Amino acid sequence: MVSSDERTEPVQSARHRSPLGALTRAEQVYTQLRADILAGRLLPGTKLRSAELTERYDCSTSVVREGLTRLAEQGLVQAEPQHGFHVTSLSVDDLEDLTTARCELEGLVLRMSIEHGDIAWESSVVAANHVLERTPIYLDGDRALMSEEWTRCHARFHEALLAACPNQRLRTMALSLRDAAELYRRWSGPVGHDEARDVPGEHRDLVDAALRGDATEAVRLLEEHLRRTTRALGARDRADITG
Amino acid sequence: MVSSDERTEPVQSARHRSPLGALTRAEQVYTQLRADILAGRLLPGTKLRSAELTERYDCSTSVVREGLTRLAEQGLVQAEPQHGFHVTSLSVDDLEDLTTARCELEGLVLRMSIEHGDIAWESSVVAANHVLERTPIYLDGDRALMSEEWTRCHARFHEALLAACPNQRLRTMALSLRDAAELYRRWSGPVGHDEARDVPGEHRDLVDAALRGDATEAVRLLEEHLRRTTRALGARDRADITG
DNA sequence: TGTCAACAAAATTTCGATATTGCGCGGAAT
DNA sequence: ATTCCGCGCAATATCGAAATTTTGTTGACA
Repeated sequence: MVSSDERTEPVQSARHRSPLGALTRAEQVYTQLRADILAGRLLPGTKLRSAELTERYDCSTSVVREGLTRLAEQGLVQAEPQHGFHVTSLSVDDLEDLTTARCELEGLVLRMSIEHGDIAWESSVVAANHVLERTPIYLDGDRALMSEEWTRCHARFHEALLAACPNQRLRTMALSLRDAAELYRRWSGPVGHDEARDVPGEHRDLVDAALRGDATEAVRLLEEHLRRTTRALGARDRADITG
Repeated sequence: MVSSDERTEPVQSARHRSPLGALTRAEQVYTQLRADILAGRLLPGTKLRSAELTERYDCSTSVVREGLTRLAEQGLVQAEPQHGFHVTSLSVDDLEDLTTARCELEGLVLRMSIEHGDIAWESSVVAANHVLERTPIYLDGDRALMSEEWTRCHARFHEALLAACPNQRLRTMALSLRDAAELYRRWSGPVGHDEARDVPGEHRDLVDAALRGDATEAVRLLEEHLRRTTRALGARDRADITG
């Protein structure tokens, strides 16, 4: 049997000096919770009972509640006073709203990024794309499951594209929309797969336009890229996808 | 999705809540805290000690912490692990970032609003502007202090302009940027007043363009409107305005 | 059969206390 | 005089339980 003090063990001994050494328990749990939702380990629509989460993350209700509160503010979970929390559920309507918002905002940020990007930015974009191209999309041959690794690289690639936008706030908002979309992408991948699609090719064209400095074309390509993923899922006619 | 809809009014009554008007203590305190910051009763840069706030709002540390956590997620306060919270401080650089972001995003939302607005929307815009014009800007004659009433009406007017944008997320984000800017406007008003400015006139032109359906012109006017307020404050060369 | 009230069980919200951590002061060693 | 170490105070983070509120069930009554 393990001692009750193993709580501190998973991370590292809480030596002093805060910035790098000891993360607050609240932050650990928040991060884990967020990751679990984004990775699909907590399904959309799931009720998030504090008692269960308390057990799952081995901490008290307070820190669980803090994490949930933060995620609720971001929109990843929904909070109803006196009724607790649940993972935000997916709907086709919301997906369309989200896609439009991303096309507009992410397009804008991409444009600014291209206009302000320097050589270092260009090289980081090329690098990110290179890594992405060399990472297999599916875990096994028969495209049953997208690999975590590819998901991460894909996110990093798009973040690299936006990184040169000088406006902190716009960039942050665009990224938060990407996170919201991540939930949908996770469920759209295995479900409505578009056979005719050449994702790496889309990325390559995007990179080309960006490096060429052709912001307008790059934005057009990005929008197309985003809308394709939406269509793959939106084809289904159920209003509620999960939960 | 994003839960900052309390913006509409201090108390949103859910239709079916058992104990009449029983808002959660956490929400009351959150709302109050938010209002106190936005109204300038808690100055930018102020340290927010949980012990003091516990006394101020007559509740336990938990609910104070929850409110602070939510506000931190919004960016109105900043949270440093192990070091507590403080009201986000103002800086010229940030103001410029914020203004740019608003011009782009709020401009976009306004354009969508104009393109989708129906008669009911038009009338609500006219109505909001009418109320605004009839509300005195300054509390007393010598423009020492902006009236709370005018501030509220001003916010309502701009919200009315954006209300017809069909995209929930973009609208919400635009409004959250307005809130962030509210902090600056509160301090810029008395400080750097632009004598040559005709604010009601600017609003009227904006309404005219909007009702005419001339989105491009309306967006141009809005940007000018936003940038003027920024200039009034940005003229000062101090990097840190408060705190 | 359907409605309603009371009661019991479960979940959420709130509290107050304890455990940790950060910070400054003072003293000792170099 | 300066640096370093340790003690103690103040503030934060975390806990666990009590207080409220919702939810589900049973049984009486029309």
